[in-house]
Amino acid sequence: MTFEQIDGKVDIPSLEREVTEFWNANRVYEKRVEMQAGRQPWTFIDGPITANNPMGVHHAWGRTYKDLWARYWFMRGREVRNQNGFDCQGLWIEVEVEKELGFKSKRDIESYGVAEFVKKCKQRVLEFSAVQTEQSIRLGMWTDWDDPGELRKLKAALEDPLAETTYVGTHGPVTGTAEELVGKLGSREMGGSYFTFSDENNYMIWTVLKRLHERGLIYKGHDSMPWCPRCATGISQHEIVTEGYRELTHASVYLRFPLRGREGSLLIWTTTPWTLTSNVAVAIHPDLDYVKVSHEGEVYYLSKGTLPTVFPSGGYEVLEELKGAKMLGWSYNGPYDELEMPKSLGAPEAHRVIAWGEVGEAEGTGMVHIAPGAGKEDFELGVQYGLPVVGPLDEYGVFKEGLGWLSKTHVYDSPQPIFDDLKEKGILFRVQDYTHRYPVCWRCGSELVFLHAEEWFIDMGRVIDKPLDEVTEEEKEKNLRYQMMDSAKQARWIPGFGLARELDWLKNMHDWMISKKRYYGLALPIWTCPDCDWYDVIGSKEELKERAIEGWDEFRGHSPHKPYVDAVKIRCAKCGGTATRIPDVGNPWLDAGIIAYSTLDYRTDRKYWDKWFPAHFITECYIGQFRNWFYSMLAMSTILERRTPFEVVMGHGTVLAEDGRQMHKSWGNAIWFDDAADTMGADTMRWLFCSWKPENDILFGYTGTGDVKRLFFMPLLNVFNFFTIYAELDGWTPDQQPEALTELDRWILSRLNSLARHATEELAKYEVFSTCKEIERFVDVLSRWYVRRSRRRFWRSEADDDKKAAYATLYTCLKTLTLLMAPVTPFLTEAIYQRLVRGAEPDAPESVHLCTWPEVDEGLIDEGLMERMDLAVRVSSMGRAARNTSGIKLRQPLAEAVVVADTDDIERLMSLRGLVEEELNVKAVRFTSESGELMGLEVKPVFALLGKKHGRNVPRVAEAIKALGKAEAVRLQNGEAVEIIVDGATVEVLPEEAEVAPVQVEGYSVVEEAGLLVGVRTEITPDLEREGIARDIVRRIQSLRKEADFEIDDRIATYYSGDPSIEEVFEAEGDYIKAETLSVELTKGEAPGGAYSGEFDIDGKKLGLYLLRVDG
RNA sequence: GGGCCCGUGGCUUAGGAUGGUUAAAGCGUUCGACUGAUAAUCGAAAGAUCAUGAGUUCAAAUCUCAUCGGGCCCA
Repeated sequence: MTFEQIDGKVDIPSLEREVTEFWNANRVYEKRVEMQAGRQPWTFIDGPITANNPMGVHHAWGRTYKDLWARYWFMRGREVRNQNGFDCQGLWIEVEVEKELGFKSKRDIESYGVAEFVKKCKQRVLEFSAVQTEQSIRLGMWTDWDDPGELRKLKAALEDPLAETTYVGTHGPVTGTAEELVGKLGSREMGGSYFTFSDENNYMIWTVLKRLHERGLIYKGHDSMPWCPRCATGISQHEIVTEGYRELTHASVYLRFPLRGREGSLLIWTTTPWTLTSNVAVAIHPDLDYVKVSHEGEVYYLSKGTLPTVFPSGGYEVLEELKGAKMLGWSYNGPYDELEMPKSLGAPEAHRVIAWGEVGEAEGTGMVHIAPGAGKEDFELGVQYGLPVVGPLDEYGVFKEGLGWLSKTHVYDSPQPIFDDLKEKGILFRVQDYTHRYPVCWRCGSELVFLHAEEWFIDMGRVIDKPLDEVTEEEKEKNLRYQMMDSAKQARWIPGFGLARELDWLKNMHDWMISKKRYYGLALPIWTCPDCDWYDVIGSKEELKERAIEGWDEFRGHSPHKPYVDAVKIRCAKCGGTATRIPDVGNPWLDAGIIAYSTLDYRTDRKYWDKWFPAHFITECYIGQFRNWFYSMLAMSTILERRTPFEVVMGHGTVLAEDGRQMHKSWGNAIWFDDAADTMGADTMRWLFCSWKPENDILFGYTGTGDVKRLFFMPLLNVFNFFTIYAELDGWTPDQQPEALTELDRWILSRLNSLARHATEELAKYEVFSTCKEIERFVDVLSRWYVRRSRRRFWRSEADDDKKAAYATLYTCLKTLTLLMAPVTPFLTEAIYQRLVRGAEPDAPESVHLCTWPEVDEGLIDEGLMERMDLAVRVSSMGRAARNTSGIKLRQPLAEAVVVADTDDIERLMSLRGLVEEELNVKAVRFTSESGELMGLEVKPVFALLGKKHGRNVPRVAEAIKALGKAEAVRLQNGEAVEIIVDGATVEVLPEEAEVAPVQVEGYSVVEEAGLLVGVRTEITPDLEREGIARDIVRRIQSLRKEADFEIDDRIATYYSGDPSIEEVFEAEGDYIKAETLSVELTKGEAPGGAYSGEFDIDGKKLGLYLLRVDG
C-alpha cells in the first residue's frame, strides 16, 4: 500500500503512543544526533525544573517551546545541545520530605538525623526526576534522557550510599558508590539530564564564591525576617504573599513613653507587645501635624488626625500644635530600659524620635514604635540611623537570657503578662482588640514573628545616583549591579519589555542574601573562627582537602552536603584557632544560576565550554524569573566572565484555568498533565501553546484544546485522508508528474512557499505564534478552496494530466506542511509522514524528524496570482451570499452570475471565471463595469417635508418623485435639487425631500461589498430545473451506493421508477447521471432480485431507486 | 510610592512596530445549505462609538499625554 488513511474518528493520544513506540524501536532521536555531530552548534540552556512533584500543564508550555526550537534547529542541520535540567536542592524539597515523614519542626529533623534526612531529600529528587522524565517524553521532548528505571534503581541503591553499584547511563554503564554516582549525574560520562545537586554544580559555586571573596564581596550581615517559631524556620516574603495571611484578632496596646527633659509622654500603639522589649526609637512623619494634649491629668503627644480614634469620647484638651519635624531628636524612657539585654546593647541611650516617610494616621497614634530586632522595616530604619539591634527571641520563639522575668517564657504567652507589667509601671494607657490580616506559617498556621538573624550576603554594588549611561567604566569596575546591567543588554529579550523589567530589578535589587538556616542544599563554603572575627571561603574540594586540619576522613567519599562536610575544620589564619563551616545552606538560585558553567565543564574543559557558551536561546515563564533565574544566570556569568550567558531570552506568561483563575486543586479547575496527555493528547496541547502569544497568560482547558482538534487537526486530517483515498485508488505515485499545472495548482503552491518562507524566517527569530496562525490559514484555504475546487479533478476515471497535476500539487502541499509543522506537533506529523511519504518515496528518511527543513522556492511565489485568487474567493463568497438570500439551493444550476467590478479587477478575474462558475453552480459568469446591470436607484419621497410644502398635492408630487429616472436620482444623491412637472407646473424637489436608495434589478439576487457587486439570475428555466432534478437524483443514488457499502469505484446498474416528470429527467440527463454514479446502464422499472433499493421524495415527487453491482 | 504589562461584539482572542476603504477570527445565538472528506463540512445574519478624556494629523483601535479599571514585580 502506497498511502494509508488515518481513521477519521482518530484518538490522538493512541496515535501518539504508536509514534512513541516507533521512535523508540528505531532509535530515531539517536540517529538524528549522530547525523548532526560536528555541524554548526546550536545551544539551549534549560532552566531547571524542581524535581519535587509531578510536572504540571504549566510546565508543558515552556517545555513545548524548549523542544520545538531544538527540533527546528535539528532540521536546519545544526548540532544541538539541549540538556534537560533538574533543580534538586532547597527548602521546597525539605518541606515535602518533612511531610512524608510527618515532621512538624526542625527539631524533628535533628532527632531523625541530618544525614538520613539529606539522603531522603536526594531520593525524593531521584523519584520525581524519573516521573518528570517520563512525562516530558510523553510531551514529545527530545533530548538525552536518563532511563527513568535507572534513576529509580539509583534511588534504591542510595539506601546504602557507600556501597558499589552500577548506573546504565546514556553512554553505557558506570560503576561507583551510589553517592558518587548520584553526584556525577548529568556529567559527560553519565549522560542524561543535569542535576543541581551534583558535585560539580556545588563545587563550581564554591569557585564563584571564592572569587567574590577575593574581591571582598562576601560579607556577614543581619536581617530581620518573618519566622515561624513552631517550625523554627524563616519564611520568605514570597511564601507569605501566596497563602500566608489570616484574619486575626489581637489585643493591641496604647502606652506611654515618658519624655526625657520635657513634660508629657509620647503615646505609642502596638499590636505586637513582645516587641516592646526591643524598642529603640519612635518614628514620626516630619510633615504631619502633631498635638500636645492633656487628658485625665496626663500630657500626651500624638498626631492630630488620630485624636478621634484614640479619645473616642473626647475629654482631652489641646495644649499645643506642632509639626512632626519639631520633635525629631527628642529622647524618652522606654518601657523595658531596666532589662539587661537592652541595657547592654545601649538601647536606653539610643532612644530618640526619628523621621520616617511611611508613618500614617490610618491607625495608631501617628507615632511608631521601632524595634530593629523585631521587624523588617524597623531593621532597615535601624541600619539607616545606626540604631542598636535588640533581638529578644530565639528560633523557637522563646525570650532569651537577659530579659528578666520574660526570659525563658514563650512569645505566644507574653501579651497578658506584659500588659500587667505595663500597668504596674503606670505607663499603660489602654488595651484594645484589633482585627487585622496577620502573616501565618503556610505549613503549620502558626503566627509568625520577626527574628533577627545573621546572614551571609553578596555585595551586589551600590546604587549610583545618576542616569545609567553616565555611569563610568571606573565606577562599574567594582560594582556588580552595573556590570550585570551591561550583560543584560547584550541579550535580546522577548518580549522587548523584558529588558526594561530586568534593568528595573537590577536597579532596585538589594545585596543577595545567599544563606538559609536549613539542612538540605549547597553547603556554603564559608569557614569562620569561633575565637575571632576571621573567615575564609574555600573554592574547591581540593583546596578543602589541602587545608583540612581534621575531619577529612569523615567527609571522604561523600557529596559536599551536610552533615559530612561540616566535619572538616581548617586553621584560622588570624588567631590560629579551629575554624568551622557556618551551618547554613545556600540559596537555591545559586544552584540554578551556575549551570551555564557547571554543566559545560568550565573548570575542567574550557574548549568544550567555549563551544557551547553562551546559549543561543533560553526560555522560561517570566513571572518571577527576572529576579530569580534570569537574575542568577546573569549574576554568575557576570562574576565569572562579565558577559551574558544567553543571546536570546524568551519569557512567556502563566497558565490559568479556563475560568481565568489560577488552577487550584480545591477549586476543581486544575488539570493534571497526565490527564491532559491521556485525553487531549500532547500535540493538541503543544499546538494550543504555540498558537498563543507568549507574553499573554493562557486560559488552558478542554474547550481550547477541543477547538484545536476540531478546527485545525480534523480539517487537516480530512484533507490528508481525501488525498490518500483517491491516490491509493488511482495508483498515483510521486513519479507521475504532470506536464502542466493549472492556475489553481500554481496558486496553492505559491501560498505554500510563502508559508514556508514565513515559517523559516520567523522560527529563526524565536517567534512561533504567527507561524501557527499562518499554518492554520493555509490549512483552511487548502481545505475550503483548493480541495473543494479540485474535487472533481480527482473523480475522473481516466488518468489525464490535469489529474496528475492535482495529485502532485496536493502531495507537495501535504508533505511540505508536515515538515513545517514537525517541530510543533512531532507526533501528528510523524503519523502523517509515515502514511504519506514513506510508501511513496523509497529513499525518504525513515522519520519526519530525520528530514531536513524544506527549501523555499521563491520562483513559485506569485504575488499577483495570490491577489487574483483572493479576489475570486471573495466574488464566490459574495455569490454564495446572493444565492443564499434568494433561497435557491446550491444544487439548482442557474443561468448566470453577473460581477460588477472595475476593469482592472475584471481583467484579473477573467482566467479564474471557471472556478467561480463551478463554485456558484452557474452556467456562466458575466463581467461588466456597469452597475446599472444589477442595481437601480429608488427614490422615496419624504412626506414629513413635502406635506408642509404641497398640502393636498402631496400624492401627485410623490408619484412624480417615485417615477424619477436614474439621472435625476443620482443628482439628488449628490445633493442637487431637481425639477419635476406636476399638473403642468414645475416643482422643485430639494435633496432632503427625497431619499435615494439602491435597489436590486428585477430577476437578480445581488450582494454588494467594497466596490464589488455580484448578482445571480434567479430565473429557473425548465432546462435548468431538469438539471437540478438530475443533480438531486445523482445525490440519492450516491447516498444509496454508500448505504449499500459499494466501493467507490464499483460499477452499477441502476433501475428507477417514479413520477413521470422525474422519469423524464432520467431520459434527458441520462449521460450525466451515468457518469456521475458509475452506472453502466439506466433502466426504467423495477430491478431483478438482490438489488439495493430506496424510496425518495424530491420536491414532493416520488422516486424509487434499485442498484445492482456489476462485475468487471 | 516606583517599574512593567493589559483593557477590542455576550465570552476568548487577532490586529497595534510602519496611522489610510466597511476593525478580523473562534465560541455562543439565529437562519440556511451541502452530501462518496460525512457523528464531518459549508454559508449567511445579528452583535464593537476598539476602557474614558484630551492632543498630534487631512486621517487614530494603532502615535503622545492624562484618568479609570485589572494583573505582575519591587518598595
